[in-house]
Amino acid sequence: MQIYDSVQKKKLTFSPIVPNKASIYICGPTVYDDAHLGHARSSLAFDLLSRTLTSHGYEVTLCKNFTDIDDKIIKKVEETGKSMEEITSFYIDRYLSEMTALGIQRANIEPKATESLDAIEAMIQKLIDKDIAYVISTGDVYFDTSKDTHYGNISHRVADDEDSQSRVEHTTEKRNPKDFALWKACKGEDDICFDTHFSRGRPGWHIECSAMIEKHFTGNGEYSIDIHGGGADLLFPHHENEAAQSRCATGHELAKYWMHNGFVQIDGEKMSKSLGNSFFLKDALKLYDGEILRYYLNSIHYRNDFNFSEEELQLNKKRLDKLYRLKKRLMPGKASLPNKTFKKLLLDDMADDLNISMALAHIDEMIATANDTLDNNPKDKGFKKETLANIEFIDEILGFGGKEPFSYFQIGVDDALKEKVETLIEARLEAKKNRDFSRSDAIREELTALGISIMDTPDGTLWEKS
RNA sequence: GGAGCCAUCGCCAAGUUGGUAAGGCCGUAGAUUGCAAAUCUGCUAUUCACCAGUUCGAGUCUGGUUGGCUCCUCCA
Repeated sequence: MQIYDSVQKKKLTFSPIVPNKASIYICGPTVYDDAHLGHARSSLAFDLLSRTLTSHGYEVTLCKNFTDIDDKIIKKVEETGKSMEEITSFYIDRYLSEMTALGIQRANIEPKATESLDAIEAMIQKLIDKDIAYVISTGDVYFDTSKDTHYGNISHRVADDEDSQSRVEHTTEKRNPKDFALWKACKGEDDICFDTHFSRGRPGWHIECSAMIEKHFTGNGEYSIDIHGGGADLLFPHHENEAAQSRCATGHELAKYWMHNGFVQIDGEKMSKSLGNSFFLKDALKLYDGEILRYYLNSIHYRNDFNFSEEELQLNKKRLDKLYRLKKRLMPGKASLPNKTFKKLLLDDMADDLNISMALAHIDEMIATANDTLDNNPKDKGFKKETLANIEFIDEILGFGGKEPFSYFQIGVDDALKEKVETLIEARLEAKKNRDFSRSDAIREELTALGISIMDTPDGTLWEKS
């Protein structure tokens, strides 16, 4: 298994801390608003990683956090008058249900910042005790970046005089311009804050992840976890700071491998809330089935930027349709075992830093070969069972193709339409039987107008929503 | 201004350690079909933004040019 490490900037052979086990930590969302396609892509990328490792026989422990203490959340509390808990639990629930719609498997551990305050406080205290962190007069706690000789190793950022951590929040008490806040003391009476030995306040963003990792993973004395993942925008400062905190607090490195996914772009620009060009998942899921979105968003390599377009999505649906048309031909039936060669191809493709394009190409070839075999020998039961097993394996490792094929082609069709379609098809069959082709063609046109396409097979007429 | 990523057929997109360009869509010819649709088969980049270099050999390495994107502020 080869994965690309974004710190060393090359593919490395995955060699976990504990043989046959993989520990992964993914930076999850800050829950103050709806998730957009960018969040989906990141989740999808690491879902693919987790599934791939599992398929290769690793026992995967996936941890994905929720940042539920944050300035933006507090702002939302002030704006809406709702409680912080109300807001965060609403967005967490929505996030989880949207991710489920995309076929993303739940993480084994889903910690929240509010539930990790003990670990956060302990880590900050440790850093203060070592004089790596310091408390200023306001009660804010800062990390002294000059104490960490490896600071900059993650993002390869060279030291400069500019205050890269905070252009807005200047304080003269910082020892170095690059120092960043571990803890922000509360300022007003109504602030949302928590008591600690050093001050009453709330955690900075970076420390949350470091503390949660230390809380949930033991590591091996050299690293805490195998893989740390997240969006490419988190490389600096978030992951740089996480790495520094953990290194200084624990004496060992945070993660053995770092993986970062590319962005979703709209018209060539990064999709982000601050740019206001977000395509929210809740809206996308109203328009398209989750499985198609999954297929499309995962169709290009996770490290590349992804330019979203509805036309491309439709083209990808066509490609997925082919898999389901083949599946229709295999029904009803029971899966046996997947073809060994095919299974190995997919495993090898994905073992190469998740080369999904190669895997999809191999799937297309499998589909064509299978259709050809079935054209020549429609009754080959053993082959049908094996092919069905191939599709089950695709679903296992890539997370699509698992639906019942007839219902796949009827997504969005209500019972009334379904009944109408079936009546029309029967009438058309009757007309065909009487060789009344002008009538049967007229019925076909009527169906087309309803958005239904039909196909005659030896076993009868099948229909799909086009 | 500093750091980095990317540039492959009309469109999307792969290309292990340099060895002679996957796959999908579209198009096209055919098989099949009452006609379609679906399915299958054939064809569809002597060429990888541009220029120079290293090499027996480069899309793949080096240097430069142009264009696009990202990070340096919250961000998946």
